[in-house]
This record gives sequence, C-alpha cells and structure tokens, in this order.
Amino acid sequence: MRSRIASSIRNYLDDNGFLDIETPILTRATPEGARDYLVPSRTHPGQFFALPQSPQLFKQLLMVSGLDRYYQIAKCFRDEDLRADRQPEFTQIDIETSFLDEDQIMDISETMIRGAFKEHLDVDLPEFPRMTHKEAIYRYGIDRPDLRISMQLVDIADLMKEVEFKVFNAPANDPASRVVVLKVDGGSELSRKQIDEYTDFVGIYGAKGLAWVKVNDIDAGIEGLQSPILKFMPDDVVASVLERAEAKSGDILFFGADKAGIVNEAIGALRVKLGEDLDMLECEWAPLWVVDFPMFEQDEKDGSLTSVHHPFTAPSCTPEELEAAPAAALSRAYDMVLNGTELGGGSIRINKPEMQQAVFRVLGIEAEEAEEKFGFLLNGLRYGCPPHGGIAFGLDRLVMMMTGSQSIRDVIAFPKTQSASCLLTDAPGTVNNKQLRELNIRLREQPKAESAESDGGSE
RNA sequence: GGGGGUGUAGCUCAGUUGGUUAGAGCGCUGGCCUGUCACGCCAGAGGCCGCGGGUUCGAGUCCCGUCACUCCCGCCA
Repeated sequence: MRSRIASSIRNYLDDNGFLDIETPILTRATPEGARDYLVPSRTHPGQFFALPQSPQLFKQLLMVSGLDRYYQIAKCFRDEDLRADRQPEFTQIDIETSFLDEDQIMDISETMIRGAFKEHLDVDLPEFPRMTHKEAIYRYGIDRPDLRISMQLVDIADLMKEVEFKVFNAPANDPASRVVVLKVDGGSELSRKQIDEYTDFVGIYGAKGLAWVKVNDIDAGIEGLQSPILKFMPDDVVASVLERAEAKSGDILFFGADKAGIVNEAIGALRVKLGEDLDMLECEWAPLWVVDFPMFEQDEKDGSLTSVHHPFTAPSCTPEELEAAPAAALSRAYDMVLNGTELGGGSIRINKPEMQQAVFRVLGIEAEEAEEKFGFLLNGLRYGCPPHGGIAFGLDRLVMMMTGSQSIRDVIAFPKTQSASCLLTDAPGTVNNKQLRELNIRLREQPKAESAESDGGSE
C-alpha cells in the first residue's frame, strides 16, 4: 500500500510538471525548532554536519534558481522523542512551486490527496472546508480539529464574571484565561466513576478539575439538574448556560476554566476522547484546511517570539505592520488536517530581503547571525526571487491513516523503537577508538564496561 | 525528565482468592482421510512464565528492584 501510494503521488506530480530533485543529507542545521542529528566531519576536525529536518532551504533555493516546480519524497530527521505518529526519522512528500499562490497550492495538494484516496481506498473525500486558526482554537481548542466529532467548546466567561465561585470567576475575569462548556449528548448516562476518570484525563493536560452538570430533565428547571457546583451559581446563570449550550434532557455538561492554553488542550482532548469513547464519530473521513495561522507565538516564560511555522513564512501584512504588532500578524501558512491529524502543512515564503530581515528582527536574530546561518538564502532573495511557496506531507502519517494503522511504525519497514534505537541492527552502537581519533572526538563519559570491551575489534 | 500499560509455547493470548503435571487457537512434526483449493480426524514436539532479589510450607500470581517494548505529558509541527 505504501509503495503504491508513493507511486501514484509521484505519477501525479510528474504529470503536473514537477521535477523530482534530491537534496543533501549531510548539511547544515535547518530552521525548524527540533534538535538536530549531528554527524562529525573527518576532514574538518571539530565540525559537524546536521541531518536535515526538512529540505526547506534547498527547495527555496531551487525556486531562486528558476526551477519552478519541485518535489521530493525526502527523508527528514528530528532528534525528538517518539509518539504513535512520530519517529525521529520520517518521510515527507516535499513540494515547492513558484508563481502560485496559496489557493493554487492548496488546490494541487487537495487534488493529490483526494486522488490517492480514490485510487487506493475508493473513497471520495468531500471538498475540504477551510477554517481559520482562530476559529479552530475557539471551537475545538486545537489547531487540528477532528471534525468527525461535532461537539464544540462554548465560551461562557461572560456569564461567570459575577458568580461566587472562584474556580470560575477568576478565569472569567482574566483575559488570558477561558471558561468553556462542552455539552455531551446523552452523557448523563456516565457513572461517577467514569466522570472521575475523565477528571484524571484532563489532569494530564494541567487542568485542576472537571466540573460537570447532568441534565436529567431540562423542563424541571434546577430540580432536573444534578451537579456538585450548582450551589455556587445563581439559577439565572445556570439557565443561561443551559440555553447557550443547547442542553437537553439526558446530556451532561463539562466545564473547563483555567488559563486559555490549559482549557484548550484539556477540553479539546476531552472532546476527542468522549467522541471516541461514546462512539460519536459522525463520518469516516473529515478533512479540512486550517489557514490564517499567527506568525509568531510567545514563549510563556520569557515572552520571546518564535515562528509558528518557520522564519521564511510570509506574513499577510507589510514589514512595517509586522514589526509594529508582531503578535497580531497572520501568516500565509496552511495545514491540511484529516481526522484530527496534521497530514501536511506549508506556506507562501518570503521573497523579499526587507521582509525577511524584518522577521529576523522580530525573532531577535541579529543581522550577523542571520547572515551566517542563512546568508546563502538571503543572497538569493537579493538577486531576485520569484514569489513561491510549498507544502510538505508526512508520508508515514498519510499511509498510516489510509491503512487504518494505530502507529506510524506499522507502516515503516525498519522502524525505530520508542527510545529511537533499532532492535534489528542494534543501532546506535559504540565505535572504536580509532574511528573516534580520526574524527577528533573524545567521549566525555567512557562507555559501560561491557561495550568498552568491543573497542578495537567490532568488524 | 514524569505518569500509565504490557512482558507466559514460533505467533496471538488465557491463567480465577498464591496450591499438585502452566492452558487455548493458529503454526510446526508424524499418521489417517479426502473432489482438495482458509480441508477434516488422530497423535506429538515445543515454555529459564523478561531478569534479579524478597515474603511464604508453596509464587506465573503478592512485595521490592531492574531491563525491554508500548501509550501519554513534557519535547516536537
């Protein structure tokens, strides 16, 4: 299946004038935020190659050079911990084009994915709706909503400003916080034990608790409700909440009140978990595009800004507007999401040096540092660079979803374990002192006794 | 770095309150049958119960430690 999907994607891109161009594996750090895998250089003592986290810089240089339709099924490397849908060595369908805007790139991509589903699963995916990042967070608490589940987060902070219940009124009066209600159809069947389990579940995202109201009989007013928190709220507030949540008999309402980030993650995850546990998936495939991402996100600790996508993503405003209000700036980035999984994402890139420098300034990257790290790209922009943009899809994730696999490792021929080792080859392994000497490397800590024995004779 | 789950035959798993020779299905070996083709019947081989320690008359089962795999949080788009 993986082989056939890759093949049909190649055919599609070949037929549409894309050139398959390989890019180096031994290279420099690329601008994604993950840890790099490093490879020591023998010919340059003390220096290291980095394995690419993506071919990002190379594909942009191809656009500078005038090759206006590039693709590659490329290996990418990010030295971070694994998940069911993540391993440190993975494969991207990497695409870049010149002279196309975001709508055209999304069209090409959508056609490609829809074609793959039709050809291999005989599934006709619906037209992909578009949702802004803001709306996704607001309604689903996450930037990759699973639209198979229709439940949504409903804000009620305005109703809770005056209630004498600190858990609710404090966040309700704090602009950085959020108070939401999640109505679960038929959820009043849940037992106390199950509710406790969901309370524990939201706890792993930092939520301090999970308030709830069972709606036993909507027509019986307060008497028809069952909840530990009713005593803290005036009847008219309760009535307003029920109305806004469109509650009916047999439902349960869950509440989240905390810092916005915690509420979004906790109740957003709860939404999906309830949807799965209670069998509330309304369709098999729910794709969408998420657009209008913010340019930057703020570090919670030191307040510094980092790119939401990567620092070459074009904003949808001028350099002046960007520098005046960076936190409010939106980017020309787009993510394809299927069933709550990000399948791919991309953006229109910056093609003017002034804009690129403005972004670096906002990110706190000195001109000198920018020149040292990305000088070859900046030079390209100075020589004149066509407007361009692209997208990259996680091939492993795509195949995983199309085959109904639970783990990315089920669709990778020689997968790494969760600790990023290979059981088959026993990699990574120790190397002997001769190799280390050639590379000008001395280990800070000697290997454990048994592996040290193998020094000098592991061939 | 933190929390949870799992580890029993080649594979997938069961093993009740601690109790005799640790079981099933599939696979494998041998035999029988056969118009078979995901055959059927009979017999058989195959298990340091992840590893180390402890409690106990007695541990697959309880306790402590350790290792591996896995899911999640952190991290990572």
